Amino acid sequence: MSIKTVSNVVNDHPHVRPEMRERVRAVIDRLDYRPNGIGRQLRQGRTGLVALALPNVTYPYYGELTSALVTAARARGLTLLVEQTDADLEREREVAAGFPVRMVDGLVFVPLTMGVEELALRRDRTPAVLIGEHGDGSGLDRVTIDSIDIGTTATQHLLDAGRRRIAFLGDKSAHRSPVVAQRAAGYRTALERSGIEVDPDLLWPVPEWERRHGFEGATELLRAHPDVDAIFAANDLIAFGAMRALRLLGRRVPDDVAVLGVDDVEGAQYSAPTLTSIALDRSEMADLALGLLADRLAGSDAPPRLLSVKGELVVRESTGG
Amino acid sequence: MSIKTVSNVVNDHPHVRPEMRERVRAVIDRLDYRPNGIGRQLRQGRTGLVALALPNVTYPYYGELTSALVTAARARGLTLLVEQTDADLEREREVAAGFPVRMVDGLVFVPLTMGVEELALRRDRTPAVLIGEHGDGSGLDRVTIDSIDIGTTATQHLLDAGRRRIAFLGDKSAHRSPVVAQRAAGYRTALERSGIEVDPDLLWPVPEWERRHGFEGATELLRAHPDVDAIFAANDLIAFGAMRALRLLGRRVPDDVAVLGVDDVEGAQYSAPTLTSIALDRSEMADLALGLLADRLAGSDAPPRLLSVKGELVVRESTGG
DNA sequence: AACCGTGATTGCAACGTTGGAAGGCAGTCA
DNA sequence: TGACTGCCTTCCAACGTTGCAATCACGGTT
Repeated sequence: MSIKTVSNVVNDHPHVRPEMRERVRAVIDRLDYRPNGIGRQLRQGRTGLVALALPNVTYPYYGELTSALVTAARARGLTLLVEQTDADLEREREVAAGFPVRMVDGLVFVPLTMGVEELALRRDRTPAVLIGEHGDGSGLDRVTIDSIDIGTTATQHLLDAGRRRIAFLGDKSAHRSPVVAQRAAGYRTALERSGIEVDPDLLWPVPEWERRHGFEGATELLRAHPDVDAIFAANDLIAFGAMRALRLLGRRVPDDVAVLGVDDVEGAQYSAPTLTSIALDRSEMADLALGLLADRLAGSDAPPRLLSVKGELVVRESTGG
Repeated sequence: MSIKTVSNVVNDHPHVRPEMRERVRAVIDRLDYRPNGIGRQLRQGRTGLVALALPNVTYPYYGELTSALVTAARARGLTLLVEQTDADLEREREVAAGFPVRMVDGLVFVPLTMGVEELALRRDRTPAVLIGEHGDGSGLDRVTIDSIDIGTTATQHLLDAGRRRIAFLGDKSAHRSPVVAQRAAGYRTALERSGIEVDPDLLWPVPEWERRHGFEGATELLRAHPDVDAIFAANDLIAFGAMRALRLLGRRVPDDVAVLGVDDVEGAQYSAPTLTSIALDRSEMADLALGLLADRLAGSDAPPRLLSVKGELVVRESTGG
């Protein structure tokens, strides 16, 4: 029998006599033949691979996002390939330039340090979707988070709980990151709306959004401003670090200082005290991102689209809930 | 100029006149030409892709392992492709059979429910490495963890802290998992060595090794056995869940009940109280696994190798450290 | 001037697959 | 019996690359 007939059987081509079909199947089974993906993909011009490039899978938020993307990709017959940038500019540039492999159909990208202007200059033509807070001008499809809204919601919740000296822990002076800018902007808005003057000293910077820096940041913050009665942490990891710091400083949470995070990471339900946070629907984000990508893979050349996901406040013990 | 000359330039072939090299480069740049990975890989018979199949990236332990593998793979010029099985037997079988894509050079596999006998029957010929505790007989290279040792170390530490009613939280009756068997065996050994009778009631089962089940398991455990003065949790997630349960039950950790986990997940340093755990070096494991795989990719047909990683006790607050 | 050697360039084939067209075969109809 | 039809199978080419062999240009040698 010919090679092509085997191909026809494998691909369920209509015109194959059942008898022949059986015969081929038998031989395939006997020889343990596996159709070679590379050959197939070379012929078809697509691989079914999608690259995901994000800072680091160990951060719970990114881990959960990765997991959601793997699942969403699977549902669409795609497979995810993971690359970590560690938020390093050079690595992000490599990704934008086409790294890791020249064989993916699309890219889901979570850049942290690279600016939109630079992204716009990307010459690689594989379709890409950005996830996160990035300004206009990249020319790419995006799934974004309404971080201003997150900032106001968070701050308002703390105000409603009667707090007045609310610090924002997680300012990043180093990167001119839009995420930070937005969350901080929301924080400002909420305070001003309540007629409370924004104390710039309470916008406290941390080098990275990790537990360790939340810990150190909170320690310094409370040394400098012992009257702080609430911490709005830029993400849950910072909040966890801050809560540990408060414990060591002998401040009770939420009695003395309320703490609130963002992301609603799995662990937020099990910390002591449990952490009030703003939940972001990772599955939804993953689904939206792959939807945008799928449209591009199908050949869409519509102008770049922007989909936004809202955060939802989940009240727990750390703010007195 | 010919296609082949372009190929020569791209691949830094020695005999190309500098002038020609420049000319080609210029054109490449102007046309934004990117060598097509699929064609190249078809020619060379390898893709540089390695599949990683594990239960779920959201579990901190697996997330950290994934991260380490991504990094280790990168260091070897390989790219990792991630697939989640959710510890589902059917999904694990698909992976063993060659899913997700027929185009990876190797597989790093963390099966939870599939038995070694079945793995031995795997017909797919792509080299595979197992990570985790699995018995002999799979015929595959393995990176394993000395879980018996972990069990004794953990239990001994609790004994040294003066505890006598030590429960093992994380027994899995459902799966006849070797991990559990080994950690439980170590637990038994340590108790017997100290002349303490093993109370089978204190081997407490949980359906999955997640925070939630640690919480529920500990709640039930302490209702049934209020005299328990220490919990050896099968992993950190269970321990976190257990600590929350203890808090709600009004038991102080470590004063009333000591808690100890396994994995030394990042969050163990920030829980309240911080969690004593047994650290497993993820980077080392990743490196060993990819080393084994690399040997196979290089053509080695040596008999299956077994590399073992030891756990290291890290004492923190939850056991009175 | 014919020859040689070296380095630079090109041509050919093959990797494994599949779309499309062509070929073969049996059964049907005139 | 010959033409036609419809189903099944086979053949050819192409996807983009690179190893190998062949070709070509050119300066140096005899």
